[in-house]
Amino acid sequence: MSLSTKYDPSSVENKWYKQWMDKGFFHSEPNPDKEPYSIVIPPPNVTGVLHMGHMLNNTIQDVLIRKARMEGKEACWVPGTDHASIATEAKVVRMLREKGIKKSDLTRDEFLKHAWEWKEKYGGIILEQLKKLGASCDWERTSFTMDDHYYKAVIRVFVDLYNKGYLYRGLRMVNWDVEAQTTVSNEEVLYREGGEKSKLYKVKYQIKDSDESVTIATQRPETILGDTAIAVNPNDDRFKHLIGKKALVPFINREIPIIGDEYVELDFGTGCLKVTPAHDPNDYEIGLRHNLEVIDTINLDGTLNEKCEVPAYVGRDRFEIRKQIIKDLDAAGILMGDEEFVTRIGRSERTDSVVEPKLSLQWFINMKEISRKAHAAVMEDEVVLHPAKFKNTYNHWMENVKDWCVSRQLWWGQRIPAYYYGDGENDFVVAETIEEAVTLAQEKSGNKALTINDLKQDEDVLDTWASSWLFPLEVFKGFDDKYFKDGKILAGANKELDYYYPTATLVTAPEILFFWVARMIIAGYEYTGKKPFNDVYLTGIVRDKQRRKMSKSLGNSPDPLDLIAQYGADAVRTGMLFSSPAGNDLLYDEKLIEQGRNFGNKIWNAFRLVQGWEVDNSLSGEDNKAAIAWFDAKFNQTLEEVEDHFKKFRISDALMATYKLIWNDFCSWYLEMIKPEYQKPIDGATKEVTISFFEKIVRLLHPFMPFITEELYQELGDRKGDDFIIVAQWPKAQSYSADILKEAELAFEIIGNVRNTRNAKQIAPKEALELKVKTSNFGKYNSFQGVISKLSNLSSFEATSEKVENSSSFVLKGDEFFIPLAGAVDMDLEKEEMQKELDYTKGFLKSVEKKLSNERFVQNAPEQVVAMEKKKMEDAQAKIKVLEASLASMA
RNA sequence: GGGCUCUUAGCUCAGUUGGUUCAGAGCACCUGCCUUACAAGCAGGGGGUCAAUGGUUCGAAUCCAUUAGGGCCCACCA
Repeated sequence: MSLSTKYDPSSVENKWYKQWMDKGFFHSEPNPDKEPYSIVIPPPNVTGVLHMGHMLNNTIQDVLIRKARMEGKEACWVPGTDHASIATEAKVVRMLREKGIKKSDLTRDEFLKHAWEWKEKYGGIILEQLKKLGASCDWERTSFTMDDHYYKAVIRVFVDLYNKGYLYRGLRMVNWDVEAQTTVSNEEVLYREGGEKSKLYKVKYQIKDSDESVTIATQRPETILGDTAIAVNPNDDRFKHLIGKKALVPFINREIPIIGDEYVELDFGTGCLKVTPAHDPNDYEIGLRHNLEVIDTINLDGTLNEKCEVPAYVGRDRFEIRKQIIKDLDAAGILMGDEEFVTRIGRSERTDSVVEPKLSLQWFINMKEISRKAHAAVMEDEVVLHPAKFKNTYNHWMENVKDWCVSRQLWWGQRIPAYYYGDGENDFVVAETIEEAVTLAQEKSGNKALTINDLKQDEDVLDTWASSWLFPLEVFKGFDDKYFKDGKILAGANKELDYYYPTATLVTAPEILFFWVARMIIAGYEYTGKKPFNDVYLTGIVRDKQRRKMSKSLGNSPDPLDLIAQYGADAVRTGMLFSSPAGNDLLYDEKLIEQGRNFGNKIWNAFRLVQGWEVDNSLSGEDNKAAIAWFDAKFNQTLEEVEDHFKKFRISDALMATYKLIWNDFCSWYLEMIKPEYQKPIDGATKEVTISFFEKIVRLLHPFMPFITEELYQELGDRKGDDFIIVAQWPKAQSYSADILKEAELAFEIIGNVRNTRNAKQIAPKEALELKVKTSNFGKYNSFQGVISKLSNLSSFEATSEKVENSSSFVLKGDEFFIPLAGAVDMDLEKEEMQKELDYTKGFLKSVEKKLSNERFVQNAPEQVVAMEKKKMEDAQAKIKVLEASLASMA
């Protein structure tokens, strides 16, 4: 058969993926005879689509899981999706709006119906896309963070944490997204790069019963009507006499105290700060310290309410009022000017609207105590972060861990299982079901007549991370009734969890180290006493060549599926991995994908060569012994390197080592060594061993390029039953001869020198050359003599006792080589080059001698190092001798 | 502002406890080749004061200090 010179992935990839699925190779069950190796996927947003970050992340996971599978481990990669409450809800709201439906017109149940429909329609598209990449997930285990069992687990944990005292309801300053009508976590608040232009307005406040006034500076004059104090620094000589007096709020003349607080900086603004505890986190803190009144003048939709006491302002948006109040202050003669300044303004990640600091009752998890073990686990390398530099970051975060606000004013998500039976601050109970809640409420209130109808469930849902932090536990149904008791998951009860947990490696982005990774570790220890994974591999961010983050809005992100269609999944996978050391950003360049494609093509053509060879069993194959012995050693040496790279999670390096083994060593050297002349046959033994080498290298490559390697594996042998590369055995490292590698190195150097001479003298490759060597031991070239002759196209390679006239020469390891040249040799040029080398070697010798004559070096340096220096000296001396003799004879 | 971290070839990066293999790899670049596996290729080649300065040492890309310039995390100024 004749095969195309170009490898065509499109016809191959779907075929093998389907067969792997049909054969059930991705599926895993606990198997006590095998060592488990499990990975849980960082669940992507259920309605998301694949982007370049996913490609990198999932390629790495697939590489790890495929290698483990080949190593005979029970490999289990659990896929899943995250309900991603705020992101998904935002999408659903947008979709409804486009249909002309407002969320506010819907009931909670109606909205959720739309949301579930949306999820059914678009959910899991991303998982289908991962299949194109070749991801060998156990699809039968696909989990969704709002599956029934998962939902229950999240609720169960909420109740459990409440009962353990880790969970509390508290008044806190939260970030309020006026448009989405929800709180957003600090992490979801973004600040524009370089800040935003704003104005600082100076406003005069009258001091009560006095002619004096103070001028404050504010960028939010619309909050003036919520002021409950003026603060000055107690050390500020300008103002400290005012402390204890009262000031009057402009327009409404409400009396507010003047207080002293170190928070106020002497040299910013006017040195006087208006304090509005309801609308600024710092002011709130000051308010707590000084027992200030809290006057909340802004509604949830961003309009002012009647508490501002100015009827004309009520019901109008805060930004509109800002403009209005500036005019009014100016008109009243108390606007003392303004100045431009650049400040950071928090904006909601989802809606880009300016976030409003707002006091509100929220649910919090007290993190200090519960996170203690998780903190220690990473510090003591119980859980190992790769690269290790993230340990510091982790430590810093854990030392300053803040309580976690877990409530969100959304509908899409697990609804908080708190039930209110009255208006009092403590008139609520927390329970997994409303029936239990009734019982609890009857007890707590002492009112036995309470029924379900008297209970009102909390309207809020839980933060997405409050469900995904249970992922490694709940994908194995850890919180099921059967296994969960007294706030712990029982050991020895859940076969799956006992087998697969702790999982092996987590592969994720550093940006969610705290949101997700740290919290999974916390939950792991809290509920099983064990870590959720042994290693955490943190990938970089995929950026474009200008180092810009890839994003939809910039339009600099290619569609991964287009790339796969164009280049094949294998090419995209290797392209992503060529340049992505752990923790370093990946600068995406389509050239890298091309390099991956070219690599596939290279292997494909190597296969075309080998499969085309006719066998002639009358041939001895004796000439190929050296080549075979050498490649065998080279393979084992490289395998050792690759294993070491994997152990250190240097995936790029593991790929590069494999790449070089295949391209340089196998194709450029080995195949060229054994390749018969055109249309000539090869001996059976050589072909057989070559095919076995080929099999070994495709096995080594399989985790990186699963499709082409399966195709070649199938072509290379007569495969029956379940004989697929995906479950073939990973090559085992064997001992190898370092000597033969050294011998080959020398042979390669000789070949390189001959080829170099050829290039320099413009001698065609077809033209055979003679090579003579002046040596005391020609025997050392014996084993590679044939290889040297073949690869440098020599008509003869033999020893000589004399210097050869009319030749080009070079010196290696004290032996002088001559290539007699037919035409006139430019002796001056030859001499010049030789002189150059002589001068260099003399300089080198001098530095080595200097080192060796330094007594302190000889005394202090390890013996080994000194011996090496001596050897260097001897080699250089020998070389100089040869060169000098040669030059002398030329003169 | 606090903490962490980085700066090595044109680009992206290796370089473990200072000493064989220390100045490397891939890509890019230059030269010559359509040589019947592969031009998505073959053969060869050039290229770096290891950010700067000072120190420790027999010896520094590697350890220390200072400086300059990046990056990340945290906290943030009304």
